[in-house]
Amino acid sequence: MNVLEQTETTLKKEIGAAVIKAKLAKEEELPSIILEKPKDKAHGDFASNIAMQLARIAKKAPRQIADDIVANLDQSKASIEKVEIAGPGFINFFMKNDFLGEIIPTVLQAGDDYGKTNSGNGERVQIEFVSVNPTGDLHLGHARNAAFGDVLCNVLTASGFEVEREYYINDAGNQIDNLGLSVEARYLQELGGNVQMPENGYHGQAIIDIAKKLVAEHGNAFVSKDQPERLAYFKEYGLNASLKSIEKDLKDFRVEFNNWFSERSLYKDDKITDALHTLEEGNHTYEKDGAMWFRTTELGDDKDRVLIKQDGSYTYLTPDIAYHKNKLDRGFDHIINVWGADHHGYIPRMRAAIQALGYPVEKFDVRIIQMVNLFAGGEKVKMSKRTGKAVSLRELMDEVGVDAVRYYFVTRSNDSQLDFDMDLARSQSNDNPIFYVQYAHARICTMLEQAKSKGFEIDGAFDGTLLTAEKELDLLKKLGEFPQTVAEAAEKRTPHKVTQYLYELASLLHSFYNAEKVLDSDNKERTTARIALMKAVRQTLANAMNLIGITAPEKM
RNA sequence: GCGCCCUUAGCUCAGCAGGAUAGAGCAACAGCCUUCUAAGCUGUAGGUCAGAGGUUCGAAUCCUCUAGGGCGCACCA
Repeated sequence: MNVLEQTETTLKKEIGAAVIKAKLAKEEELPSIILEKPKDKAHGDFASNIAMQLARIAKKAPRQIADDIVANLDQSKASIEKVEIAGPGFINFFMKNDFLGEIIPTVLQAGDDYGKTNSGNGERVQIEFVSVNPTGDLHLGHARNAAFGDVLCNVLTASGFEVEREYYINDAGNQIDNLGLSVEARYLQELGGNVQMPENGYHGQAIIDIAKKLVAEHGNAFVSKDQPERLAYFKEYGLNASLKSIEKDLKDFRVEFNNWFSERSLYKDDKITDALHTLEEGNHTYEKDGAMWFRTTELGDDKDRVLIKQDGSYTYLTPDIAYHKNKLDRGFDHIINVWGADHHGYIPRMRAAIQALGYPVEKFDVRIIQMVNLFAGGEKVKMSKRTGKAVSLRELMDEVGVDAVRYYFVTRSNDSQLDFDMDLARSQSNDNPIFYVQYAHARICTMLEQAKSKGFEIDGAFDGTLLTAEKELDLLKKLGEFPQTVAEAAEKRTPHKVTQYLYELASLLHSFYNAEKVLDSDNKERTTARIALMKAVRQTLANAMNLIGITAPEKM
């Protein structure tokens, strides 16, 4: 806990004590005391709405209550400079901010660990994300899923959760048969054959590339082979090639997994029949029209779902239930799935499955990533799965760069649709928001270089109480908020809060930079203190950028 | 028809476990480089927070309804 957090905690405690002392409420009636940081500085460093909250319990006017609280408050204990009562009954606290400088050593000592907390208490959380079918390339929408999932993992890890990142490979269903057929068609086309793509074929460039590779490696050897044999080979070949390409793309996008979970392994280990038995034993299934049904309507779904089709094969849902059973059997406290908006309708049946399997449904959490609209040249670019016409993650990385893509996606909330402006993301100018935060970091780095070459003390002892300028106090307070911000992002599963924070900190830095001079040979003492402040800001900027997975350049 | 998300400045979006005068970027306008990087800073202008009810001392935020937009609603995955 840093000084800012300590001060806040102390102040809350003292307010509570004052309420009791003034006999406004009994201990057990005391609402949880909330301190907000007012937007307007005229309202102090902290503000409490406790007087309004107590109005009903104490049966008094809020302003009267506020007076009573202030009269009973032990101001010596909480570094209070001044207290004011304002508006309908807010109590505004103006703090003696001379303690804020102590944040600097806290940051510098923690170093790369600054921002980490144990708010997650070591709870085990598994996050399954991306999980794209291995039938083609990752595109724009997947990139948003990957960026969100990855940063969420980072933020949870930093907040003391034990995180496992997993990718579910759909390597067993119909789509793999279609993949085999698609590869076959492309293969024969490569060799000059006049062959149509199959009905549900995959039209993306990735499949053509795979076919080309097949031709390069095997020539026309497969043309004369029996179709079943040829298809069996193409399926495996296509699957492996797709997976490799997906893994490579993700790795280059700085997204890595602890576990790649194969759907096939569920068949091999009889996990699917196990899961089906569990459902049957719970009387959640029935036979109708030659199929086996799952009574999800009893558990909140709007229609029952088929588990085993008339032809004896499973629907997509069935192995997925087994997969989720497997996840839960592994003992995680939370399993989080990151899905695209086009799959949100799938949530009720999965929730039903979790319950039917006998697990608490609260452990199951789905985060929906809304759609991305691509704009280029001021026009919306139509994407089509059927024709495979979409902007791939690879193109994005090549043209825009990993930093800009990640930053862009993680700046917005996951449940708003967003427009991705290719030209803006690609621009190497101040139009591109990524540079703003990176520039702040680079600025400090060169400042520190300057300090070194001009012979200023870089690592010396400093007096934090010399940092009294408004912009300095703003920076110090912001630094102190970082751990709470990260913890909040983890708890609420809102990684974009970290990006927001990063932007605000960068903004304060730029503002400070323009208002105050750091390296001042006429004021060595203050310069030393300001250098320390700059180091703490740089560290915090870097830590935030690290969580978001973007680079922190030392020069720009 | 049913379900899930969204609707906030001209544009793109924050803010939503209720709080005081609703924020940022871009675009517009006016300033700031002989001084640590101007990819920066400072200021001006711009809003019935889609609309209507309700809950509350207080609603962009919670509830209901309505209207727009997106996405789903398979014995596809």
